[in-house]
Amino acid sequence: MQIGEVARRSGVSAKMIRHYESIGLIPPPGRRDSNYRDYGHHDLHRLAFVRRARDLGFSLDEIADLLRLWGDRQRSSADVKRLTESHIAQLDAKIRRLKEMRRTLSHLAEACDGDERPDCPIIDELAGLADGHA
Amino acid sequence: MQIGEVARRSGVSAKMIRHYESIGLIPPPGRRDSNYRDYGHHDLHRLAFVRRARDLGFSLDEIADLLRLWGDRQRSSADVKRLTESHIAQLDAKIRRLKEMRRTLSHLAEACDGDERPDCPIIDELAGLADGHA
DNA sequence: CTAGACCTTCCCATCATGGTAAGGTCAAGC
DNA sequence: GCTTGACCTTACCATGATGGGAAGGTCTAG
Repeated sequence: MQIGEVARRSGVSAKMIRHYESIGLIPPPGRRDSNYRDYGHHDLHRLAFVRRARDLGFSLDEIADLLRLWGDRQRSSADVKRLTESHIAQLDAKIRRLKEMRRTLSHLAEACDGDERPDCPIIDELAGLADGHA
Repeated sequence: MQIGEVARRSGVSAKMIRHYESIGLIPPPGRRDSNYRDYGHHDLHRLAFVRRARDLGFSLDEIADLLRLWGDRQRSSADVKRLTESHIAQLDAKIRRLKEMRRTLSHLAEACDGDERPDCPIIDELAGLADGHA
């Protein structure tokens, strides 16, 4: 299989497949006489795995760990679960930060008339003129 | 004021202040004979503004807009509100994506025994062996 | 034999931030 | 006056994940 077909079937762009190879996330495939990369079903499967992990927000470092665990028949599901829960904790932290921003912003936006006059509590807050929306 | 003091007082690192100057987000300050940047209160104020906007998750492009609006006595609060609500919408989209990941992951993690055995629905899902957790 | 669809490597860009190196400036203390 | 140390300067490189594009090689169908 050429890289284009694997890309289409795995959902990982050819660009990224080459990149993943260059950083050692996936092994270099064989080459044809033309020097074109030649992939098999196993490679396709691995790339689809990577794709799904990316979709769940795992970093490439975490995905490297997941790939090792996937191929390790001696793995304990505890290891996988630990990695996953650590990732969930990171997501939670990120969600919390974003929600806090959102909360502040929506309060400010509510207090803003949104008309043609310049007066605006949003600008005031950013300018450090916060009045505690009292 | 030297850059170090402005950095301390605005909460924006000296590194970032120079960077913001280089991309035109803030105007180049005057220079002393020593070629050191020389800031005034207005600069400090502006940088604190930038800092607060960053803390609320605005991108530097959006902050450039906010700075223009801040300095524009002809602004309408509607413009500020529009910008803010667009940013809130971006935050919401991001939060939604993260929550969806979190939801999937926590279901998988719940279904994972987390013991010394290798069997693991998390790995199965990533490997494309999803069984709809039935 | 050519068109065009595919592949190759290489470099650059994004976004916001940090690190480090090599060097200039300045104030305080001896 | 000289040293020390804190500060400043510019310049380059790195992050993380991805994309764009150039310049060129390969293959297949007409």
